[in-house]
Amino acid sequence: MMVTIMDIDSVMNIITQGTLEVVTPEELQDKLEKDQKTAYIGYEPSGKVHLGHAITVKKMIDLQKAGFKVKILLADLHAYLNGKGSLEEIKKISEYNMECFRALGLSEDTEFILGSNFQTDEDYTMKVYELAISTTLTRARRSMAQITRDAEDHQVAEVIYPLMQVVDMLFLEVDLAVGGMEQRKIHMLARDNLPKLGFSSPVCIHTPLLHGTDGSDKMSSSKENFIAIDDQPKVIIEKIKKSYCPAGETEGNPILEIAHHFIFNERETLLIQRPEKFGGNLELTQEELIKMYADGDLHPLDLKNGVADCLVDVLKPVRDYLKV
RNA sequence: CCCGCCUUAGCUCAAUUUGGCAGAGCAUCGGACUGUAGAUCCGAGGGUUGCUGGUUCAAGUCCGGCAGGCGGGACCA
Repeated sequence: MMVTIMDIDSVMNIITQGTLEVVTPEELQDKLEKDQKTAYIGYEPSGKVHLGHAITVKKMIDLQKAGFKVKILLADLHAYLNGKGSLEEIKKISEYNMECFRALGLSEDTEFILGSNFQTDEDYTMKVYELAISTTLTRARRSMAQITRDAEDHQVAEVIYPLMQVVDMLFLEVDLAVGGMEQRKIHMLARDNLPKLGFSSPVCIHTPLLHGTDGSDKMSSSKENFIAIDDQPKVIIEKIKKSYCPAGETEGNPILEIAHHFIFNERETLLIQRPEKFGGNLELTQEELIKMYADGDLHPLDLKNGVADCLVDVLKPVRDYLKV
């Protein structure tokens, strides 16, 4: 008995770690007791899979460790509705995306599902219509505020999108939905409405958004402010060197965020090679690094050099897997 | 379906009145300055003027057609 409780605690810890919120922890705990439990995330196929995506993929890996079956929706129809191109083009890059996600370390039994394979079924469509009746326009639009590509010339597609995402959860029979914080409003819509369709609400887990290398709020494939998981070493170094990185500033600093999410999650320390005249090499824990940087004792360029070298190393398995 | 207005650089818009070499700001790229980036200066690149036909020596500008957007009207057994 004691052992079981301990286990649940450590599993809860793995799942919760690095997230901004779990809605709700109590429900998650209940889910953990199920034998078969499914976690899901959907991605619009994208020309480049970047570090922002990787944060959520790593959370899916955590969930696999915690005993969840993971389903990844390659949301080609959603991308289509969001004006990302022709369905053919989108399907093509979804193949590449699948390889990228695998390269990040998801286990073999990860299930990849192409949205268009089931999202035009009659049953599915009827559920979308049903949901359309009980959802107000303003709420549907509001849920898309951080997802839609262009704020002007709104298409009807924009409000179909969140309805479909809700029905996806029903059809994929998910216990848990994962997404970046921008997905929050759609997830809340799902939690409110799925019971009306006779399905229980999924637990929702939201991860932080990674700042763009330009310092803007969100790393995004449509802006040139991302580092792709399969970027060449010299590209990674170049992009980090060009990144926004104010001295002494630890909030919203993309370089420190990258270190946090992709270096200190799997290593105790970061080696910073520094010319003798600036004080020589350092090997720092995250805590030491942040204190030193905040105090102005670590120059941004040294930070960048250290993080760039290490990130190149961290992403090597991804490049090897993808043979790039 | 009808009427009106709009469409110019990646973005926001000038230039239309009176036809005469298509411009600015922002963004991008490069240089300077900082032991990073940013900020700030300096410089550069960037265009099928929605598409198409016509008038003219000459069309972003005038006329016709088409497409897209916005607003209104009409229809509503």
